[in-house]
Amino acid sequence: MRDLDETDRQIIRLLLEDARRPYSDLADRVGLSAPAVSDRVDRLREIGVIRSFTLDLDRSLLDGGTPVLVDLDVPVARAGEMRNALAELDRVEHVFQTADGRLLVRALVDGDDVTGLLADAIDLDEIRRVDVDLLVEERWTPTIGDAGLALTCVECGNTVTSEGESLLIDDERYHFCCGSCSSNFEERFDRIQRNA
Amino acid sequence: MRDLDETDRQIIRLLLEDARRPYSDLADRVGLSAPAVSDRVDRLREIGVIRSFTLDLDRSLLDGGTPVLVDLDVPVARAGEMRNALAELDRVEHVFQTADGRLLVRALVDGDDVTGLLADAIDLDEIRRVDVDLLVEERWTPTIGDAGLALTCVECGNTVTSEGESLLIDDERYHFCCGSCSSNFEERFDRIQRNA
DNA sequence: ATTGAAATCGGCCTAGC
DNA sequence: GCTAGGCCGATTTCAAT
Repeated sequence: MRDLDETDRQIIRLLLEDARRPYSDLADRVGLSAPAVSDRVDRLREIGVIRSFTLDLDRSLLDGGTPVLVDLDVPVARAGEMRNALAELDRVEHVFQTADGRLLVRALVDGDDVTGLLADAIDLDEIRRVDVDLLVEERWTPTIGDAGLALTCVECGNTVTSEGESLLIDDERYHFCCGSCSSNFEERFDRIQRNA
Repeated sequence: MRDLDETDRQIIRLLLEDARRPYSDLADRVGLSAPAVSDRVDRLREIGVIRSFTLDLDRSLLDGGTPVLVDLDVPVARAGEMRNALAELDRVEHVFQTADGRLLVRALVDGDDVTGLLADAIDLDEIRRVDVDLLVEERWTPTIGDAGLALTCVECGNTVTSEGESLLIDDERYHFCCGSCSSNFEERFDRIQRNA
């Protein structure tokens, strides 16, 4: 697996500005042909750097509820699962999970019923602390700087280098440092799935 | 200015899922022609509900620094200005500002030099409290539910209804409840600009 | 209906074994 | 010298306006 080069980063920067930009336009700007750009974009999606093409909406113009920031302390061991459950809620737009079991949730609430919102996704008994703040403004300014790829082998934990590969299983992508890690993981996965 | 109808919301939902979806595909799904969809998307951009087409990136695959969440208490009166200054920084992706003068900043830092990062944008003496947490995961799941437009006339503060209009001045869009508010604002703006 | 963009395919070039 | 990967150009099909 190749690392990101400056052309990949340029393509990402241009698409962050306008994700509908034609490939031919990208091609002119980065000095490649349109099919070459298309190949690179496909690859960026394959490895998962580009999760999706989407919209930046101005939520201050929409009347869907009161925007709040909910700050939760939860058990560290349960934080990942709770983060996912919260992210699934329609009224939750962002969830940030910190290393020490804090979840920051950007959500829309009706009236002031934050508890009702949270109860739809998680068990309130597991929450150690809740703070709710009214949001008055939010800014989003995505950049990528000069970042390269930083993948960790899900089988052995090593850093994934140019020899690495990746697998797509059930809509989740898994990265491996080598073919043997990849096949070990796949075998184990198949075994577990047969037993289930 | 017309409010959002269910077709607008459907178009937005589909574009949130995949902003590169062809208009003809959208057209099939919402039961309109492609040009009609194109007109609606233009309108949604005009009024500012769609700020831009962009990418959802998986930052956990990129190595541009350590992702942290910085939690600041600042003087309420200075919060807006400080929020903007922080958002300008290359390494800052999100800034959330709460009603009580708290700023939550998602940033990338080198090593652990958070202070250095903040000092580039704001005066550290104005900060009343700083907490820094390591981020381990973040989810972005934009939705719009069944929201309509919620615009406030910048001239008189009334709610903008179907009679409203809007102006684009210096890349900023201003909404008005009626033609007279719009022209009052424009005249005042011109006067101020001539004097400057 | 015209103009323009996306996808596809065969072939070329280069790097690495 | 052979293979694999990346890119190009032409073509055809489909989309934007």
